[in-house]
Amino acid sequence: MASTKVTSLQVAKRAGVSQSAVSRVFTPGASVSEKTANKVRRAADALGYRPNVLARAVASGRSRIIGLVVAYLDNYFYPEALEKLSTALQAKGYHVLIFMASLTAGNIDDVVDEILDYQVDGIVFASVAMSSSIVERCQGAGVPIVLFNRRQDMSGVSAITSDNFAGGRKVADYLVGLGHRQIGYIAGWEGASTQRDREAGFRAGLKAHGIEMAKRGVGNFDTQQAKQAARDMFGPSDQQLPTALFVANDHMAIAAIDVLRGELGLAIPKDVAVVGYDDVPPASWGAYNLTTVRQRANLMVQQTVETLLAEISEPETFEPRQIAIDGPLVIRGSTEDNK
Amino acid sequence: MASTKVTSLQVAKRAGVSQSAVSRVFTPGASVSEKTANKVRRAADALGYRPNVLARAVASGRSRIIGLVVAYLDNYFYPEALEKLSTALQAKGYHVLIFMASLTAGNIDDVVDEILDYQVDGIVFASVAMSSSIVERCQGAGVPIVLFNRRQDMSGVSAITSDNFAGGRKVADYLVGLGHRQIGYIAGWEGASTQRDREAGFRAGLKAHGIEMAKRGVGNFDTQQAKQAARDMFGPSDQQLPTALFVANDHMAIAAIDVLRGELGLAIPKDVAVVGYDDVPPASWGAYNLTTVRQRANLMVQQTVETLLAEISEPETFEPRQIAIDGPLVIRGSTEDNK
DNA sequence: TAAGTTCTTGCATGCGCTTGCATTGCTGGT
DNA sequence: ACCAGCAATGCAAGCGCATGCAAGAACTTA
Repeated sequence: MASTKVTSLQVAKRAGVSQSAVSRVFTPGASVSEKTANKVRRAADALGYRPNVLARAVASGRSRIIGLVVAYLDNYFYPEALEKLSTALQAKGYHVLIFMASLTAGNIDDVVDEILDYQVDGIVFASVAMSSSIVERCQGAGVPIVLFNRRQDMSGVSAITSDNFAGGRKVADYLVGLGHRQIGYIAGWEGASTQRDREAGFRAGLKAHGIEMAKRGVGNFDTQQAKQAARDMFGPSDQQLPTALFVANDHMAIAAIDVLRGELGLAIPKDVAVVGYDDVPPASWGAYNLTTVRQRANLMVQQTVETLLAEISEPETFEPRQIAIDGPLVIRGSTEDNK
Repeated sequence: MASTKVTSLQVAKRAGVSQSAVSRVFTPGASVSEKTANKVRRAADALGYRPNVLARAVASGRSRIIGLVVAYLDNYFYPEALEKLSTALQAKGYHVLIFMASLTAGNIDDVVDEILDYQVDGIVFASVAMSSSIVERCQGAGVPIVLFNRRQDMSGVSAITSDNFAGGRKVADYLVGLGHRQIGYIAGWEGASTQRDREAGFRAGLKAHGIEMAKRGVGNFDTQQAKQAARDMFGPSDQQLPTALFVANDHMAIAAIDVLRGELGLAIPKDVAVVGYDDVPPASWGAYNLTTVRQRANLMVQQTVETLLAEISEPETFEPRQIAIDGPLVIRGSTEDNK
């Protein structure tokens, strides 16, 4: 069938119509009669014609490409989100151009330039520290952006997160409710709003019960650092050890559990109760069985897509949205023996 | 600076040169004098000009976009590969447009159409069952393709995999060497060459030692099915239970371990030794500590990129490559107590 | 049936860039 | 001092499609 590059002009000739007629047949909402539409479609099928998306993009100014900037995929919340996001956008006729900010780290600004070069219709920043210069650049280019799983105290930027403050608070309430009084916390990277909000909510929750955080370590969302933090917190000490530990995400919580159980010989939950955040798939694996706060990836993605497309279609009337989606505390065996 | 849409023409005017001169300055290898190049660059910086990649693509016929089709990301080998692939291509000036084939499953053909609409310069199929019609379509469109982690007995298609046959064989040698004689196997999806090759290698290895596979279950690379297969194989039975189990990938092996330990109360490796395939990050987590055959993602990605770019730059002289990369057996605690 | 509407359709232009070709200006060899 | 040879530039024609505009077709209404 299709040899190479069938153009709308060839289809037009075969169908005996003008090139613009062909264009209109493939443009939803354009004015064409059923009759010519059929002629055109027949000719198009015969030739194996499909519109050239890029040519269409330069002519119309809309590319139907969404840029996605993501820093890393080793927190398994992100592959999940990426998969859902891509699928959701595909269903709306958009596609995802992916940009890893990991190795280019630091100069995310360069990445943004590269994205804008592709005339994307919008950008999703996942797990990326934003700067106001980035926001300005995108706004200057008229490209809508939305932050995914990050919040920024910045006017005019939409952000979709889970309700991290509420989540942190739930963890505090729950652990205190179980009777724990000595509770440790392993923090994520301070630059991330997820870390800050989770900790703030957690502290607020403890405070409401008249309790202070017993110990605090920093894991920066990194496996190795989280392990070290766990060692420091639960290693040999003359102080009383915490009886419960809240870790800023599952990724680190799992690493911490490995240290507590594997290196320090502590029993979970008997000696230490552990709670994470995200509810990534491994959290429910039998060997970890981690109590955690669920991030509702489906909802978050749905809101992200909705927000982005709203701003794309009505840039004038659009009001930036800051949405925090509540997620349940999922109780598993890392905090309670379910015998 | 940049208000909206600075074009090469504006830059040309400001620099006092023709528009084509501007184009050439931003085209590596084009003929421009240092003098005008400087003038142009100055003007471009002042205006905040950046070439429109899409316009360039339609004019030149090369988009510098690579399509990536991936079926699922819940086997954690794929996020890792995706991250590396995207980074590697970024370094070469290409970018990745991602297409999830999961939900559109079955009609991958439609996905291919969508990809081709974007005038991609090449396509990577990861974990996707190919059909000859897909191959034909891409070849008809002159778009190079390479299969990642899948092999296809099909002429003219490049494929990068790990040496799954050799890997399967290594597992057999190893387990037999440990003294196991009753060995079970949980298979992946039969449509995947990875499954077939791993099993074939494994069987060949057993045979060389005069042993037959004791039991066989099917997990189809799916967690739930793998669990069921493990239950069926190791549940109450009047037959002798296998003392070792090889599972076609880590994803399923972990699920199997959860069943063996959590549901059936078997000790690993004492009662059953378990081996997986892939060496995904969770395989090395303390609670699983899974012996497995490593897939060398870095090498595989590197070869994939090299192959693809070679075919893009020299379509005439290019010879399809079928590369199988050897990977080591990584021995961990799921097969030997390291006391 | 004639005037007034609404739909269709083709024409022509333009989106922003690349690139073949022809022109110009230079360099160097003799 | 003269001409071959080449690098640098501009010109103009596209790449494949979208779209405003005006002309024509079809349909309404009285």
